[in-house]
Amino acid sequence: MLAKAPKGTRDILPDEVYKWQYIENVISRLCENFGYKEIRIPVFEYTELFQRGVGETTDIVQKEMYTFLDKGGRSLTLRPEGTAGVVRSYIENGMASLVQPVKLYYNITAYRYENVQKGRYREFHQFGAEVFGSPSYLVDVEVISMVDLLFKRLGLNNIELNINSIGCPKCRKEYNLKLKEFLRPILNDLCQTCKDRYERNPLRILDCKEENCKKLIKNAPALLDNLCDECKEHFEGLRSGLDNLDIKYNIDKNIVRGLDYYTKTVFEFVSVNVGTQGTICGGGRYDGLVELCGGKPTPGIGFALGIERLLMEMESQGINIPEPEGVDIYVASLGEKATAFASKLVFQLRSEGINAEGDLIGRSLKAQMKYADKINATYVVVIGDNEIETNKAVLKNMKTGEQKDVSLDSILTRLKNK
RNA sequence: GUGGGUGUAGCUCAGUUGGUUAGAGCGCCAGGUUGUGGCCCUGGAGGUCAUGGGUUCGACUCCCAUCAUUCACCCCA
Repeated sequence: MLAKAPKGTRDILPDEVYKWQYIENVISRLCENFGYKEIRIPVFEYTELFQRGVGETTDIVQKEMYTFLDKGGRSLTLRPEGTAGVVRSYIENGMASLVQPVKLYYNITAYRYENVQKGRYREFHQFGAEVFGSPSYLVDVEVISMVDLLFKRLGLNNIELNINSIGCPKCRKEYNLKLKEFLRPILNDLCQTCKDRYERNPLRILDCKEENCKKLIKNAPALLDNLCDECKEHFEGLRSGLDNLDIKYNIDKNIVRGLDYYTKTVFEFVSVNVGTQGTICGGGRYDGLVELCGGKPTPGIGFALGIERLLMEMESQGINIPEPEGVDIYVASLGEKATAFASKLVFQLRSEGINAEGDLIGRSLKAQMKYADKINATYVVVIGDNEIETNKAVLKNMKTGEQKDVSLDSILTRLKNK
């Protein structure tokens, strides 16, 4: 156990870290284009924040949180998602008095105690964005278009967008009555989980994966068909907004999302070449959340995108991520004097912003050449006692194999110009 | 929480009906004369065969348990 990463965690090794950096760069440029500012929030928060913000009835709160007491007896929880923390920060830092709307994004790790499987880890990475202060469907459109553009920029195809509306407290209340009326006669035939949900959150019964339940609820009234005028208008606005930007979508009346805070628009981006964890990105509007967390009534909307799943999808679509530049120059040296000279030259090159390396373990020239080859050096400079004496060094082009003499004095300027 | 698969070198895997010093490829290190990489050749380092029990004259091989890992269900990113 000593040299073992905890279950559900993993190292991102030097070999693959460039892929993450690449995606992070694309994301930050994207967010800049859309006018979103980065926010960095703590890894843990007071437990109540998630209980309230994510919702007591959710699986996340009921069984997946990493909760612990600190030495002061406070109950803290490793963030299982990003929205709650951002909402807390919005309220705590008085962002209501910033220019509206407030548009934020984050790149975080999140933690959920679940059984591990493909595309699902206990520590995972999310890119997310949140917008506060506008109830307009225009924000819904903007946020969705941002994810859509991200996929385009990364070269991804076959990602489907599914949207739905789950209404506001007003229409949901009426709808819940209607739904419960429909469910009452079949309640005894539903699975235990659904029975439990009947009182607490009947909406989620629609999301049940049990074959039997699915069959029984097939003709249940859909929330989408029972929206109040305001929500209906909002949804229509979203649709025309997406059409306007030429973004294709499906309406999926069954998207409910497992988090309690959503209102009106909910959406997800799903990989078509399935994979069981096909949901790459999920999000929606949460107009009541800020108030629920103790702020003034403030409309909000956001999404979270799983980086591991994104990478999986890119890999399965054979998308090539450019590898970083290697070493420009390897300085090989033989003998003490030459090594001292080489060491200084390497440092001077580095100071000029050139990627340079030299021998660090006293290897033979042959071994140094092999090493230079392995690290993909473009040039090698060979410096030995001869060179020190004659004031000349050999400069070798590793791609073509050709080499020529250069004077030791001019070597720095020559290399700078390579 | 529930169910299935898998645990042999850093990595990918062989390992005969249980039989004595456990193998290969890749990778790593060193050499193939006197100062030059890629190809090739040679050598070397590296394994408590996941762990603990059991069966047996004898277990990497069979049985049980534990742990780890992976896939799936629930749910989600």
